[in-house]
Amino acid sequence: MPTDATLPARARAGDELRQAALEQFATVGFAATSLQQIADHAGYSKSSVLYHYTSKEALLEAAVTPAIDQLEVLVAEFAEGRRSDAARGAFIGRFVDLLLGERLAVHLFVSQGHSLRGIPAIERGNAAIRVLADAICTGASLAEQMRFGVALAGATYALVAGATFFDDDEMTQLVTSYSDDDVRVALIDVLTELLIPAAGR
Amino acid sequence: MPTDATLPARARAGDELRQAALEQFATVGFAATSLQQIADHAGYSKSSVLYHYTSKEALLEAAVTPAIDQLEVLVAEFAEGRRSDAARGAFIGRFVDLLLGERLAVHLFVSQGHSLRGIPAIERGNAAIRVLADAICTGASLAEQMRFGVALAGATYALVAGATFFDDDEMTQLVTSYSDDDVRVALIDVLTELLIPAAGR
DNA sequence: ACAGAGTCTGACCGATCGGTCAGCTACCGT
DNA sequence: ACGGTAGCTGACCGATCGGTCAGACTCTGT
Repeated sequence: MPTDATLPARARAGDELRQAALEQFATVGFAATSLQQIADHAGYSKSSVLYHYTSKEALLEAAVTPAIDQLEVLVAEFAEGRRSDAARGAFIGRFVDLLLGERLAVHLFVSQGHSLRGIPAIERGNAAIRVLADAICTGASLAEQMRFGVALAGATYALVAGATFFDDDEMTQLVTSYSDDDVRVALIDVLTELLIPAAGR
Repeated sequence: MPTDATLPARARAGDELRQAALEQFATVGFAATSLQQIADHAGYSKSSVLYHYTSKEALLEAAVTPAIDQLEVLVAEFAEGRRSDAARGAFIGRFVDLLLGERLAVHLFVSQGHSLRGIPAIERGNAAIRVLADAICTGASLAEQMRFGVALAGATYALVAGATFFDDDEMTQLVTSYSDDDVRVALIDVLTELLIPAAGR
């Protein structure tokens, strides 16, 4: 009985396992997540996990690669383009979209990026962050750097920590009473205010 | 040969182990850190770690308790006091001091607080954060909530992630070219601007 | 009807984990 | 001079980890 309409079994199992792994890695942590837990959450056996992915690390790579790819192109475009207000505005919008669209992967990367060195996809993400920081810091005062750091880190972690602290708790109704679109607009407003001083709304 | 002037051996070993554990837990992660690693970094054996602390969890608890205690009193004072501009300003200053004085513990708590549920000290910290969020969110618009979330999370993570990404890298000279005092005032400026709109500097 | 590939699993492996325990050493009060 | 205790350690334990492997089941092409 196919869950989806005659979806190729191979791809379906791979996706289910990747999604389960992403959730566990992001919420429990890579080191603290066992292949058995991932298998249980996805409804397979541990052996099946290792049939579809050659190792635990390979599974992590598959889980975060899409988000890292997006981050890379986003940062590359921002770094090469001039830091005009328009470019910054476009960057902010796409950055927020990335955050909202890849919450789990972002959380995973942000909070465990340091301890997961050696995994190629994570290394690519770290490199992208360094490029971004470099583009920001060159020729900027400490105050400007701080604004950018607080803005990007704040946006990232406000979403991620919000999910972390409140999603499984009794306060869910507060967070979920707003749609992603509402959050998106509010977030973009705050970031714009922080990063484009001229654009006072 | 006493490293310090006739310091009681008990307290000294306990401190060294606690410090080594805090560093490892914060940078590598609690689950990914073994008692053997902690022992190696502190220059003791694994058995000694378990002689001074009854379990790995007890060691974590000892490592984060001071920071959590500070956070608790800080949040309690802010929550009961009125949210006047002056109260906010005082809170910002003390919050930044806590961040700078307990970087490792803050990093540990922030990035692993969710996966470490059940440890009493972590639970106390999570409760404090919820109280803080509650004090902020009641009667505030989504935009205001977002400002506060971005500000606090941003300040926290800008420091923590800065250390995470750049401390062991080649960019250290950039971060460390500023003193903690410089960072402190820059951070307070940004937070003040975000949280006390009237106080335009 | 049958051969083969694709998917999945239980049994099993060595390594490492957190934690226990008996014993070693050095120092202290008497 | 000596018994006791505090600090510390190596040897060891059961559990669990990531990973291997041989085989069972299903489905397809011929």
